Amino acid sequence: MASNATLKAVRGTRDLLPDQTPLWNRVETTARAVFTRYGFGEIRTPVLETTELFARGVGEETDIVSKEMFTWEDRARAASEKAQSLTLRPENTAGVVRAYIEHKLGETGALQKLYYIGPQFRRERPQRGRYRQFWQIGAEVIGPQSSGAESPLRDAEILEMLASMLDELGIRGWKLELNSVGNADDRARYNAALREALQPVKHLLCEDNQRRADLNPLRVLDSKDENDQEIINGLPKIADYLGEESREHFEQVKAALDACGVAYTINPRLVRGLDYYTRTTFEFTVTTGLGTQNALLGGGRYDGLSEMLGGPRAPGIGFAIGEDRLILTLQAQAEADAAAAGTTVAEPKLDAYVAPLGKEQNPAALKLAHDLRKAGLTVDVGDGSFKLRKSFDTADKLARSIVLVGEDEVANGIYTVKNFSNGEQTKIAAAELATALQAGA
RNA sequence: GCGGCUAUAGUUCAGUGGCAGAACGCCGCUCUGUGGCAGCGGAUGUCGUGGGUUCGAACCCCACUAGCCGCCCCA
Repeated sequence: MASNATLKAVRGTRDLLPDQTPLWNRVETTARAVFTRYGFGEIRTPVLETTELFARGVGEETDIVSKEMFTWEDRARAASEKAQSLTLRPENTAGVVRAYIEHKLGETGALQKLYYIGPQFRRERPQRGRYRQFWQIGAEVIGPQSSGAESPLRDAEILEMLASMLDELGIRGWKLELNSVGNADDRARYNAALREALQPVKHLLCEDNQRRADLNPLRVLDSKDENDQEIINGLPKIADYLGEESREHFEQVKAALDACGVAYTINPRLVRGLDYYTRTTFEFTVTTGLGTQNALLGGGRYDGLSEMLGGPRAPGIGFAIGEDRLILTLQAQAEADAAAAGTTVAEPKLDAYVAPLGKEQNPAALKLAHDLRKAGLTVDVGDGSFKLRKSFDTADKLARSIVLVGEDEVANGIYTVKNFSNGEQTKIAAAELATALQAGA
């Protein structure tokens, strides 16, 4: 390791600097507030899980599990019978359901409404809106059947909450796409029908789709290959293979959404890549700022997941928002708005900048800054070695007002304050300073 | 994982074989209690990394790394 090469963040990961984090915090604060209003509690699960959890939960054959996970053998244990394979979580639903089972949350009989905010890891080729460490804001509603976890009302509530959350965050022009992929039986019948329908036309499809036709026919449906669209459009629709139960469930989800005035479009080709999805699946997309990675969030029902992980029957529904993508969208919107208004995106300013006029005033300046901060103001303090010009320049960049701390000010406790937005200069006694600055002096 | 484009100052970028540049920003001075304007001056740097070709490479070639675009996939 005797290299002098500059150390860099690893591929697909990035640092979020202070010019970015206020937006992240605003998004997370808003999300938490909305979750709280809808009766969700926060859950924090480990970033590390056993590889088996994802193999069983997400599905061995999915792209995520078969080629995108960061997985390794636990070193200290590798040689013993305790050897285990560990994985950096590629998604959070499996972990939440594992915790649900492990802590026997179902035994309480109550419906569990859980949300999480945290990093996930997938070893994909990085691109705008696609990172190897990325953040998801997600939620799960899960419980025993007697808790009503299976009710279509839960599906509609989740979707209505998401619509409200996106609106509250200021995301404009989002679109909700909805589908039902049926229960396990429906899917089996549909898969068989798809295979049959694909057989005579398979040779006409592109290489990728030919592979899918054999491996996982459902995935042929969301192919973007232009030449194959005509054939794909002619394939059987999942809606025609839904059993009475699934169809009735989906109808009730739609009815509840209609009652809430949440707009959606049915996309019969919306299937999802994780094996655990059943019945309702959905995706929210946007057109601003994301290029081709236009899916802002996705989710669906997973009525069999708990059992796949060795737990009790516990139907559930959940979603994950791509926080990175949400942020990119908000930034793109803000930039577009600023460009339209002929301005730039403004950075927030401090309430005041305290400028000692000489080194002798440094202690008094820091004390004044302390008093103002204690009063709740956002304040920065300079240094007595700065020339007045530099103090003004720095103050103008950082703060709305400058407070001069010179010999006279320290002696008589009356401070000179200049407001940068209106250029007005006033003398304010120490006792009134905080209030005056707060009011915009 | 596949195909393509890109990598030069803090930032945005120009420079296509012959002294490393511009704008903005930064620092200093004009100007030691009133800045923002202006004038003058200054520092910007492993030209992504490593090799090769050449008298000579930021420039041409190869490899690597990273970002971006598309595919794949997904959030």
